[in-house]
Amino acid sequence: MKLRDQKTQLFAAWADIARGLSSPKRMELLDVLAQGERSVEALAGETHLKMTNASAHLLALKRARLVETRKEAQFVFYRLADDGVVRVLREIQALSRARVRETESVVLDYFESDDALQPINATELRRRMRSGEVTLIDVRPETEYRAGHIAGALSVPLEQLRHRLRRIPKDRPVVAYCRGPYCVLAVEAAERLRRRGYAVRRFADGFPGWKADGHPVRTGTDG
Amino acid sequence: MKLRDQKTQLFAAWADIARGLSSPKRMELLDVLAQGERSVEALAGETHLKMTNASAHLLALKRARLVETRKEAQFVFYRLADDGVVRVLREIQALSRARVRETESVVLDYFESDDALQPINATELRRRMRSGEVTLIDVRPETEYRAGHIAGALSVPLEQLRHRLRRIPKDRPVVAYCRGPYCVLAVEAAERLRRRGYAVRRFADGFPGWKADGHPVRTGTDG
DNA sequence: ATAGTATTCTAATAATCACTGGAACATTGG
DNA sequence: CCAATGTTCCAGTGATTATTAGAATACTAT
Repeated sequence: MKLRDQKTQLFAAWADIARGLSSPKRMELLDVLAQGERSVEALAGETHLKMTNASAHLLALKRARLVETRKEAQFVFYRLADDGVVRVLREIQALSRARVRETESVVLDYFESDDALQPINATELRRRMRSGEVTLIDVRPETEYRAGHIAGALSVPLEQLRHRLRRIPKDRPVVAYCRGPYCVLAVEAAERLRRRGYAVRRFADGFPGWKADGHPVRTGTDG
Repeated sequence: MKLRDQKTQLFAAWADIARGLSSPKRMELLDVLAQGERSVEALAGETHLKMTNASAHLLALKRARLVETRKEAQFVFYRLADDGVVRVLREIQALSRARVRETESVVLDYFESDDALQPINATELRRRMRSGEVTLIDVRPETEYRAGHIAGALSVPLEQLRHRLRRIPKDRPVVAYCRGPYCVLAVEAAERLRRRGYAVRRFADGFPGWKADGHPVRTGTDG
């Protein structure tokens, strides 16, 4: 067994991973799965795919070992196989951003207009959480919060922001997060809170990024 | 222009990058290019591809904007378009390693047998370099050293190790690096030096990893 | 058992991809 | 200008891929 053959095997293994990612639909599926496990039906719905096609793509992801499954009753629940999947996606997205910078993009402008107002990174967020200087709010739907959230975050779904203002102290800065850098929920929440006089920053990585870096997470209903 | 359409475009852009990586041959080409720019002919030679096929793969990489070109005389020199490419590859490789762990692999065992003897990471290496506690040696062929190396490293090509022992002080620990985690040169160099009584550690990321993280690099003949 | 539902499998289509050999193009050195 | 060389383009082949509809499978609930 020559060393070159061994390396050829390595290259093939790496390419298999990339091949699993090489379709826009599968990217979208993984983007959803980064929030937590989902049934095939739910995934097909959220990504506007026909069931059979969604199933085929999911099996492709499984073949590439990017996702794993769990069966419960009639349902098959898919989940990401490893936090490393999110880290790969993050690097691809960063590279894509650098590439697209030149051509300009409405989406990127939108998200960066918010980031211009002081984004916050994981390290700083964690430090400020420890010293109790900030209120961290998770503005995703409550089901996603329950499936997994940043330890110490308060669940404040965007639709219920109005009704939960009382729980958010006005004298402390607020940090809002949602699904990730390309999710609009936290941007929207930040704008609304600012209009009401809060000092708000956005944690752009969102829940998946936080988890992928091994920071503490919780599940269930309470912070 | 709906937001969903915009996100669809993002997914497509991400998938394009992954598609560029989705072939073992292209992985190999990128692995070589991480060492520095190369002509098509050189790349075809190093990867055992026919010229026309190598050219086709390189054009695919260019379409995916993973590489860029420069023309000089008859030659077209390809190079990586961005340090981000190396970062993506590194995450894919890390994910692959986690995946393969279960099945066992001769290659991985080989490299990890060396790492078991105290690998060193970039942060620690940099600190020790600053305080002058270590001798850092680059054991790649001298042409690659000249094309780019870690600032402060001494060029000690593996084939000439024997003749350059005099320049390596025996009373200080030595750190050896080469092309990256799957390159045999540093492992081999470490073994030989240990047999001669040196205290040696390996910097597994190699030159590409160091550069991708934005650490200081130099070009030319001198450390 | 039976009907219902979620998921996967099968078959068929159109599209794309990898590889090869030969032709075409561009540049250099006589 | 001519010959040589590096690179890309083109055409053809066989192999995968995405997508769809319909059939088959697996499990639940009654």
